[in-house]
Amino acid sequence: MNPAEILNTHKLKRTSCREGILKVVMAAGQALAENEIRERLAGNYDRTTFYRSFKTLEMHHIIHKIVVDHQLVKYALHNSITRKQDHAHFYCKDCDMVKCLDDIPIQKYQLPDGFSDKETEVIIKGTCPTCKDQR
Amino acid sequence: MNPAEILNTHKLKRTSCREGILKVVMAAGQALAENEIRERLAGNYDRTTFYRSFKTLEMHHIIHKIVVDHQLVKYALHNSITRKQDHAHFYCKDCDMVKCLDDIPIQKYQLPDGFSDKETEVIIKGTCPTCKDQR
DNA sequence: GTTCTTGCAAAATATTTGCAAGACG
DNA sequence: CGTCTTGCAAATATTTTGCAAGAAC
Repeated sequence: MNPAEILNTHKLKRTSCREGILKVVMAAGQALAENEIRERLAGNYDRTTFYRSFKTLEMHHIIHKIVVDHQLVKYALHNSITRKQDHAHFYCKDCDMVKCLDDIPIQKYQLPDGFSDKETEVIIKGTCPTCKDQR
Repeated sequence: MNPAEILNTHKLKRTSCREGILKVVMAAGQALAENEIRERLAGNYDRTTFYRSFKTLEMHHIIHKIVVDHQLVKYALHNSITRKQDHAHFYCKDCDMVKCLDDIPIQKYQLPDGFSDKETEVIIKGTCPTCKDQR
């Protein structure tokens, strides 16, 4: 599915900003922050527009938000698009890269009585291969 | 160990702000945000001072920072103080409560070649018993 | 007394909101 | 053409920094 098809499927208007975000996110081999997406995009969109687009795409489960820290939020394609299972994320402390570990499924945690769960976020923090080699 | 002893052990000065933060965090049955800690503290400290204290306590592995979302960061005692294992955290979407699930250990994830891990954060999002009952 | 910590003012950052103009279907 | 989206300006909120005064040891 390409960006346009995805938007159509979800009955969202095909705007160049949304298509651009999806194209960039799909091409990247990693999760991207708002500024990283903006840099890679030809069009010069307002940040407000980006944030609203992210919210819309997130609500429709097209992209997924990964919160690493207060000032480090990244976005990647949602499982419903990649057709992968729920997975863990890797965060490199050296280069701030965030990557979906598509092949690492998340264990089903057994909650205490009374708690009901919806989603589980797993972020493994460490050093990525690229940064490790540079030591 | 009480707050004063903890600070002494780490060769940190015993200031009333640090002791106060530790007392509040130790008494709470859940993780607390900066504003929640400030509300529960008698002394009227500057927010700057709080943030600097958090950073210091975190660097010394006395407290642990749990980032739920861009504008929702909470703090709880670190494992080195509670003497518990690494554990998952629960976040209630209804009341914004964050709780350490001390008895739920974190699975050891097998990373792809080249990745080295240091810490793993697990946040399970759902509804807590209290909020569930109120439906 | 030296060093580390605090408070105040001000800045940096990310994100959100209101509203009129503009684009999509 | 009606509805949803964008851009601009301005507001929120959290967190950070510089620096002089104050507290800890």
